[in-house]
Amino acid sequence: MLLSKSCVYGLRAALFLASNQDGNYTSIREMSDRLDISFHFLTKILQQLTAENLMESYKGPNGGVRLSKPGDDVTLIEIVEAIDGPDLLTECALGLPGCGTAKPCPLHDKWADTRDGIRKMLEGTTLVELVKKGKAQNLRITAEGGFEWT
Amino acid sequence: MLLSKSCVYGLRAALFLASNQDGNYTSIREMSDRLDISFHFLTKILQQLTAENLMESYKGPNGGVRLSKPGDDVTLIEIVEAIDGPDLLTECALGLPGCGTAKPCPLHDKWADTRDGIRKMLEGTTLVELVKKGKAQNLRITAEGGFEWT
DNA sequence: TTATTATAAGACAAAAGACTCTTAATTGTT
DNA sequence: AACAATTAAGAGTCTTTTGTCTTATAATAA
Repeated sequence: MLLSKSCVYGLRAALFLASNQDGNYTSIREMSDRLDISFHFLTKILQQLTAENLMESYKGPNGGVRLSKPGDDVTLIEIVEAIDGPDLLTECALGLPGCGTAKPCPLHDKWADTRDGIRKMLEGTTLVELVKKGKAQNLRITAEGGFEWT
Repeated sequence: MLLSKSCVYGLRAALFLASNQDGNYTSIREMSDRLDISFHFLTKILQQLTAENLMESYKGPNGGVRLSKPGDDVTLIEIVEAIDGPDLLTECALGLPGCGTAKPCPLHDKWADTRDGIRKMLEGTTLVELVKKGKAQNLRITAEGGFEWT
């Protein structure tokens, strides 16, 4: 897997929140039900995103989580790096520490280009952009049916 | 990590073999020493590559492993898919089964392009190409010194 | 045939990732 | 004040990956 499972779940949850942007908090229970992700596991992932200030949480009745900025200001790279770590797209393909232009491995140049391609795509894609596309074309963000765009 | 550790070790071992192409077998012990990879772990990885017919092995004195075809006919994608699985570069970014042009997720189009970029790079790069570059510019394929191109 | 040099294969252990459960802490409602 | 709803936090489990160790099996050479 290129992205960890936590990261994939985080992306799906972020899309869910971006589709519901009325300023209210969405309960993790509802998200876990609709997205078919284990409640406790999703909670941990959202705690990570909250710790990175990508989301805000609120306890008690009517509590939950929400994006801490508008969904069209959130790009996928922010979610991915918050969960899989900021080094995911800077690491050497041969696993050599300190591999870079100064001290490269034979694959460095090509790999750096490839990584940049991934990064550019993630940097250039916002949550709202995907939500709009998903709504317009009625695309899924869960394996089976349970989810409908609102 | 985008590529598993096994995969990274497999790539380094394949480069090592491609740099030594005299038709002889190279013992795994020598490779593990020079590349600074655990002998037993490297053995397992090479067994996978042998099972996929990318390498040939020979037991007994003067035994070892060698590439089963010339190193300029071996592209990186062959090593990566043999170890990390043929689906690594076809999987959905949101983890949805069956995601494809027929039943896409909102990220499918962009992700497919990104994945293809990785694939094209791996398909378009041969072992010998990297070996030549490594020799010409004296680039490393291990973390610290122990390795010299022959 | 025996000793030596190798890979093959499988059991085992440790670490990391994925997931579950329980108990706090916080907030709103009655 | 008591209760219910909800996230926070941490311990604990299961699985996969990573890594080690031991025992077979094959080949060569003497």
